Amino acid sequence: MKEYDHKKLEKKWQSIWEKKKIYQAQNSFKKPKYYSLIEFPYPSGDGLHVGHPRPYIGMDVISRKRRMEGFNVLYPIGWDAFGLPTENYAIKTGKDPRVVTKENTDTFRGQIKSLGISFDWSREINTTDPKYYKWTQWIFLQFLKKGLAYKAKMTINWCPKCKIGLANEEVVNNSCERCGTTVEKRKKEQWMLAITKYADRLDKDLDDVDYLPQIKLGQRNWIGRSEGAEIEFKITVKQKNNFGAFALGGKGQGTHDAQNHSFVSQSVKVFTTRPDTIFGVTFIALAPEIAKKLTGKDFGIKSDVDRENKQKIGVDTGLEAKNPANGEMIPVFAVNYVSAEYGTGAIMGVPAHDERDFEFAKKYNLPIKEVIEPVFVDTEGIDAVQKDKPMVEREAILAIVKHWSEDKYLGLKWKKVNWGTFISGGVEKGQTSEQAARAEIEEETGYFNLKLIKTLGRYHSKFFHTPKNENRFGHFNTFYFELENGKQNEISKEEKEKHEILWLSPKEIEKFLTTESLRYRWNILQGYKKIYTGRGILVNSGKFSGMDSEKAKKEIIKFVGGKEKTTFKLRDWIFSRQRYWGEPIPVIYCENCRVGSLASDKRKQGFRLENAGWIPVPEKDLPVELPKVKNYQPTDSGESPLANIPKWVNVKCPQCKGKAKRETDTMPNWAGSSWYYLRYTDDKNKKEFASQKNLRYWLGVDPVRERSPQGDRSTASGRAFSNEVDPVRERSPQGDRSTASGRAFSNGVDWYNGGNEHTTLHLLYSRFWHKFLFDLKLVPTNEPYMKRTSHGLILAEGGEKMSKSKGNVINPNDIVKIYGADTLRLYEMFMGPFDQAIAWSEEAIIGPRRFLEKVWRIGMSKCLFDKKSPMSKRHFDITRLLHKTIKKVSEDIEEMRFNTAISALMILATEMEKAEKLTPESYKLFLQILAPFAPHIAEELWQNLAPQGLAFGFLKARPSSSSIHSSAWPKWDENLIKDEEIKIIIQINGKVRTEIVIQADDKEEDVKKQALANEVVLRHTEGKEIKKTIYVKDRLINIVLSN
RNA sequence: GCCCGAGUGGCGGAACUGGUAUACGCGCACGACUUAAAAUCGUGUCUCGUAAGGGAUGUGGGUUCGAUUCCCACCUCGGGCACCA
Repeated sequence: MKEYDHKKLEKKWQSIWEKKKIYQAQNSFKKPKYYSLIEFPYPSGDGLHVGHPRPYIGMDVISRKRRMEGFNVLYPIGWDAFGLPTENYAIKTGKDPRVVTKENTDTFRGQIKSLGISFDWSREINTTDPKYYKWTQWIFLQFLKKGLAYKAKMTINWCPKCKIGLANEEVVNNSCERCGTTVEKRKKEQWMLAITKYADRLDKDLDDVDYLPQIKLGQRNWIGRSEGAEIEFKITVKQKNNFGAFALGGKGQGTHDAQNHSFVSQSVKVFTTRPDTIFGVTFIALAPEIAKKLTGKDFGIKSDVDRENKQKIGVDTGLEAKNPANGEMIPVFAVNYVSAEYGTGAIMGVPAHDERDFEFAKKYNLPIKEVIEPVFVDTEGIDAVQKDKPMVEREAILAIVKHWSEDKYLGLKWKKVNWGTFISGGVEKGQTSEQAARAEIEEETGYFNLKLIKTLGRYHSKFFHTPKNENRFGHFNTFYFELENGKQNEISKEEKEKHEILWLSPKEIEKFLTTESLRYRWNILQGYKKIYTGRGILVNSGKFSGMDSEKAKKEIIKFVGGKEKTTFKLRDWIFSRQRYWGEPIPVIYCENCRVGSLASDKRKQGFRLENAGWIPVPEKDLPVELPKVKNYQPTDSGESPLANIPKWVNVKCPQCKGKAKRETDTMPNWAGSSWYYLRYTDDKNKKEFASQKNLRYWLGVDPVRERSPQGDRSTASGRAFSNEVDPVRERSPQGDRSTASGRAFSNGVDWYNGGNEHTTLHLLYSRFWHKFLFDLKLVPTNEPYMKRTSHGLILAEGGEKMSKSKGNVINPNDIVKIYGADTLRLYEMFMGPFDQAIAWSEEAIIGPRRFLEKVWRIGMSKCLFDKKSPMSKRHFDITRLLHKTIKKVSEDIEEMRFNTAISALMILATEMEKAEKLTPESYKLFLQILAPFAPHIAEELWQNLAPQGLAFGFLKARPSSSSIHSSAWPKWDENLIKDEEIKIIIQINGKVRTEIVIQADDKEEDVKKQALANEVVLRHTEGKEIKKTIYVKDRLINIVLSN
């Protein structure tokens, strides 16, 4: 028997595949397309470790399956090669980053190629290639033209030791990642991209894409949409204050420049999401910067809160604000817990209904005014409000009654309904609530020597009253009584039938209570300090009292003359880096030609950048190439090292031909990766970043519906064997998407898999660019990616992250050498759920290897079955199992459940080996579903089948040209999957006792009869009454006995 | 503090929308083949019990004929955010 020589075989097929170009996406556009994408790697100096290929293999399995399903698949790869590690390496060694990048990509390419991933290497791109970044710069110019790129003074992180501006990701624990020095904040002119202009769409359009829920959530949290209102509060200087009189900013004193105009009107705007609580405002809190603008005074507070010390502090500004809702005058504080960057930098303090305001008010003894009474709505269980039943409002009471000598409380356990409550009831006409409570207690429990200790406020509850068969909207006043003694009257029969009276300890109470509203009241009694921040009914709110808080929001905004406003957490994107190894920002500064200006001072003293306006580099001059430099260290002033090259910096102004200087900032690492998937569709294009024709095809706007002509497929005859697959029909119905949302058609890359670390920033940035290009009609879809999934990290054996510095990196090449690429691929897919982090295990890898050896042995020895021999039962079982496996593998791949797919393949292989005879036909189907996981061995064995294949007609005359990877994906036969005999589990009182075998078409009655006649069942049921039996088709029978 | 995810054999992990908990793989033990070893194949492998049967899916409750799965409270680990009004 020929040995399984993975080295020889893998090399052989890799070179044949490459020669035949079977993984190259076809530009003929005749077949339906499939675009699968992985995040292109950053070619670090560490080389590839075994974690990198996990997503590549996962998407490779999917891509290979799609090819076999008849799609024209684009599965590309490239290099995201700009960035800090390479630059830092260059600083350290003086090596040209271009050279370093070349070396690294060569290493990576070699490593990846040895894994047999079906990437289309003919479209390889590199973000550091001027032919590529020409278009990155070009897109930036479009942003500039549309006014979405602008300059602003921004605070950046500055390392005083390295004299360098740091990216956020270089700041670890407020210190420089490299030298550990505490970073400072510095103001610096920065290029910005106005991503906030797209915040609304970036949030809403998530409805239209198929991302994993947690990814959508991550995006939504990052964007941080919040709907509220801006409300203006008039301000005056308090008559008596501790700071002496001062005028408001801009008025009279002339010390404040007129640009701080928004506060000249002597009012302050607050942003709030709870305008409904405005009657509960007891102070105004300002961000320190806003307070300073308003008064001209520095209150010695920073809003940049120290993370260690989260104490809220504030200083009275000496101002007074007028609540527009009720005219009350309230103090104005400068506080550290309000940020000037969010909303308006000013908030209305409502301590009764906001945790932070509450904390602040407690500390500074400010009044707390309750304006919302909680409303609880039961939405689950038997108390759930039933929409079709009437809602009856009742004035009611709730009473908590304590035992006269023990720490126990009265509870009512309802007999007909599953309720555990305190004493509650309605208030009759002419009764006060307290009277009603006393009467109710006596009536229901007989106790009457009550002492009212305190009232616990009022709450409201909507629930379904099962005994009365109606919805209730109860308004409960809550009382706490203690009994003086245990004297008790007789309780009426009716009451006795309704419920049981229990004395419960505090611990028991918590389990006993059945609704949230009751628990809430109990917690109040326990001195629960949390305030109520939920929805409710307004009180102490003038004419709005009694109104639902949600409803009141809009009306109150109107009433106080506020404005509805949606705010986002998302900030504009700081797009400048004072670095060398990035795309130069294509802008020139000229004193004369002011397209965009950043100068406020118009004096001219020679050429000074800060006096100059900027003009975009003309498109014909792109790319602005990175010049070679000697030193990669940023300048002392924190500018990019590019600033040290006068030859490059000094240019002629493209407009006036006068003296001009280049922008020396470069783009962040995110730039090139924001649009790379577009370039793959047309990577050689010199005139456009990609042609409309290619974009339309690959982003699926012009779907091809006809199937390819026969000649296109090398194993066209394979179809005669397995059922026809119609890829177009299998896809999600495209029409639905566009009509459902009413928004622009959402389509794009079919499936994008990447790391969890990129599900917020990278994904958001590239969605932003894409939408921008869509608005310019440069891309045909509104969203770049239709579907997004994530993979988990592979950790080192100890569970730590793999890194060169820790010395725990496992190089896939070593594994490939020992076990082969197929084994590595199989193991990485088998080791655990694809989306979960998992530790590498050198021990376990032998399992997949043994499996492949088994597959090999079967292929070498068993495929000599004579088609004329009668089918044995065993063979029939194999066929059934085979079809079940085809189904499972097909479905599991779609859900990325690769581990269970492989487990099914293993089970099938074991059975196949055990079988005495096996048709080449069965084996062929097995190889086909194995092929996406282990492409080399599958191909080799497939080719080995050629003689049988010819005889059986599933291979064409020239077998060497018919790769298994171009064959048609097998389809399972539903009829062959159905079992004739089914095992039924018999449970007695929910415990498994035995099992019986029934015929697939047996009726429920027959099955029950069989079950009851069973020996084991008889033993258990003897002398007992059968209460009921539960039959779950094809699964089990549960016989319930009475005791 | 908040949000998200996860806790199942010696280990990695299975279990579809509530229906035989521990598939598959690793490891381990025994057996076959072998002069022997490796490889391979076979059998066994949650736990207590001779058995009948009982007990186990982080802990404690609940709902249900039936719960790894649903609900409530809590504990541990991993990831993200950090006063977002």
